[in-house]
Amino acid sequence: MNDPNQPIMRWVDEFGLYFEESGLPRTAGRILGWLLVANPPEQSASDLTEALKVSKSNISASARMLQQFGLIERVSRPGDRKDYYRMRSDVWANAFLNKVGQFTRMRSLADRGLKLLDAAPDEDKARLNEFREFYAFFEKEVPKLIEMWIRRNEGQS
Amino acid sequence: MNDPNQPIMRWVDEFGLYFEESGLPRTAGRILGWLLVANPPEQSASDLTEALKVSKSNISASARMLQQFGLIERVSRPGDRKDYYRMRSDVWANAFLNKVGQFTRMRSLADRGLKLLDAAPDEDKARLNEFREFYAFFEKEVPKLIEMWIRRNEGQS
DNA sequence: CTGAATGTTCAGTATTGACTGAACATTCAG
DNA sequence: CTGAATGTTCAGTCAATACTGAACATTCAG
Repeated sequence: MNDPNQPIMRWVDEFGLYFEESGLPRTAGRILGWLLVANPPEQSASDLTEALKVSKSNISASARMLQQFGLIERVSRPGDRKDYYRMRSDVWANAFLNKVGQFTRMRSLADRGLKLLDAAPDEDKARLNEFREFYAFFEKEVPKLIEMWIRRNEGQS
Repeated sequence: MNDPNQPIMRWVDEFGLYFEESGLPRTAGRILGWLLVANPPEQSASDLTEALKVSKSNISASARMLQQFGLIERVSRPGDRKDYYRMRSDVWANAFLNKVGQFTRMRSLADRGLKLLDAAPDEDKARLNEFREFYAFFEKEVPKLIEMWIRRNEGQS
């Protein structure tokens, strides 16, 4: 059970590293990676501690974080005291909708900046204005992309 | 010179905070924010230390990082020992092309994972496969968006 | 009721990494 | 040559935070 899984676990670790680069704790990334390939897709907290070799407390905190980000969900089975975690079916669309929220924040940050520069000559405002336009553009277009992808995948599962 | 700039500097700080959330050091974000609104658009290292109240060494390191990310560039003026920094004209397109590189890395990480799951039944590979497809989709579509934006802005500056 | 199984909270540890200040080049003016 | 101005490198400090282990609930089986 251990040997054949080893390359998989290394892959999961790498997955964790990637997510660490984008600011999330590594354990959260590893959980996500593991839930991406684990069999069965539902894994209990103790399954996770065993597979990923991290403490219960860490699993508890990281799983809650992933839940709050809308990336995983808890499932409870009748007659089973354990809780199970699994990826949400719409994980990636969700994750990217989050990104769109960041675009919105950036765009409105730019708006506030432009207000502060109100009295300044136009050529001084040009840079900030381009910044604003850029984020506004992606704020508008990326949801369309997500929509496209969802529609493209509708008939499949 | 100090009082009227104060709200601007608070804005710059906030800009730094936003960039900190995406994993960059705060000082780098503040430099970028400042170069976005500063007058003139070219700022020397000592201008930056004075405006942002951070050490020379910090400016030196952070500016180099921003340079490597392709976000700012150095300008030297004949007869002036100082170097000046300014934003690159294609900052945002550049920053997002960077993001596309991350999509590529993710997609190829998924490819490697799929290879490891080669022997597994299809329904086990489904999650990872969807992950792969998602990133492949954005890897392909986001450059088109960037292209669109560049073309849309061509006639303006 | 007792104790095992599950899960959360919290204090303490350890690591990472951003930032400062000083020492070290380099270039140029006088 | 001397010294001021500019910039880089490096060692040390400090803060943030991910993670562990223990203590603390809660639930249920026997």
